[in-house]
Amino acid sequence: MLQQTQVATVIPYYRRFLSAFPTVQVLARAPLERVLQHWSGLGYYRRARQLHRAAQTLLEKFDGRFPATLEGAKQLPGVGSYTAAAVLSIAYGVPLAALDGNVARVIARIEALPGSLAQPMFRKAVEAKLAGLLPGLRSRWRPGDFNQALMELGQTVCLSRAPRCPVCPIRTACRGRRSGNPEAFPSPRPRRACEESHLAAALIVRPATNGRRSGRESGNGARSVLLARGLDDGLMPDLWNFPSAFGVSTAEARARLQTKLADLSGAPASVDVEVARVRHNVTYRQIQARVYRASLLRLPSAGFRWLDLSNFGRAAVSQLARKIAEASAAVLRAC
DNA sequence: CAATCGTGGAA
DNA sequence: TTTCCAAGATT
Repeated sequence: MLQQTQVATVIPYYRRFLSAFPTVQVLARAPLERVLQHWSGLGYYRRARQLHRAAQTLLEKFDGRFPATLEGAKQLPGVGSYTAAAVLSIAYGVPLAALDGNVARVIARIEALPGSLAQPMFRKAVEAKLAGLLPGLRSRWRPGDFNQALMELGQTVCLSRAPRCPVCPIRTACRGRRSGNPEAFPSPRPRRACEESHLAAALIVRPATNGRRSGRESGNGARSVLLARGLDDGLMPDLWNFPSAFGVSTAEARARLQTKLADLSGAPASVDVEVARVRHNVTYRQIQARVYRASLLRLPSAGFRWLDLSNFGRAAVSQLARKIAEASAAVLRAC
């Protein structure tokens, strides 16, 4: 959970997750769907699938116990060099240095190393400097505490934009500070330019299943909407979303949505009036989603589900789906 | 290797 | 508001 996600954000998810899956066995045997429910909203959903598979791998190959070696740990899906070093050092006291964004910044400043973590050369240089600290790591400090101390120094003192050098315990040894411009280290990571993208989403309300209620919406507020797996273009493939399609224009997105609905149900579909707009960012995409009322001539045979608009809080859906659900609920109440 | 993945905190 | 980045891994 902590990969690329701030500790404060993770904590409530972590508590709920451990409450739902208190042991490796419970997690390994749980349906992926339930794991995703508890991950919903955290982002980087591949991590959830990987953690689930890692739990199964632990049972199958490691007797249910986290391996105590680097080679073993890295066999687990989702466990790379950082996570392996962090877990092994904290849990077992294995003297491995954990290199995350915070540590990279601290080292880059201490040594006044230019570059960014995206550059292999920079990473090598930082790893080399970190390795130089290993003697201290072995002899005097518990490796887990050493790693956490370095990460916390980055999180609380050696801040990326406004380093608090006056209160830094190692300020006298820092070349970045001596340079007078510690914020220059490391260099900002190059980022892909943002793109405005258009998304058309379908609001398909479940038709009444018995004749008595047809023609008059019952007053209990229960409104189920149709969801499909994944968003579009390979995004969030395991999560439920309103059927959606990207396009370079609003019109293209809408046309692609209609095609997608027809493919999904195997029959013609109609995309009707726009009922809401929602904005959402996913990595480099700045998504403007337009929500259209839509209907199907026939229900899909598989790959869909109904979900009541009041139940989006605990379902395996993305934040985008939650935003659309909220906007749609407001519209449907007004109908 | 370079691109990619979700969302939110904080200046 | 905008911008940067967060206890990175994978392909």
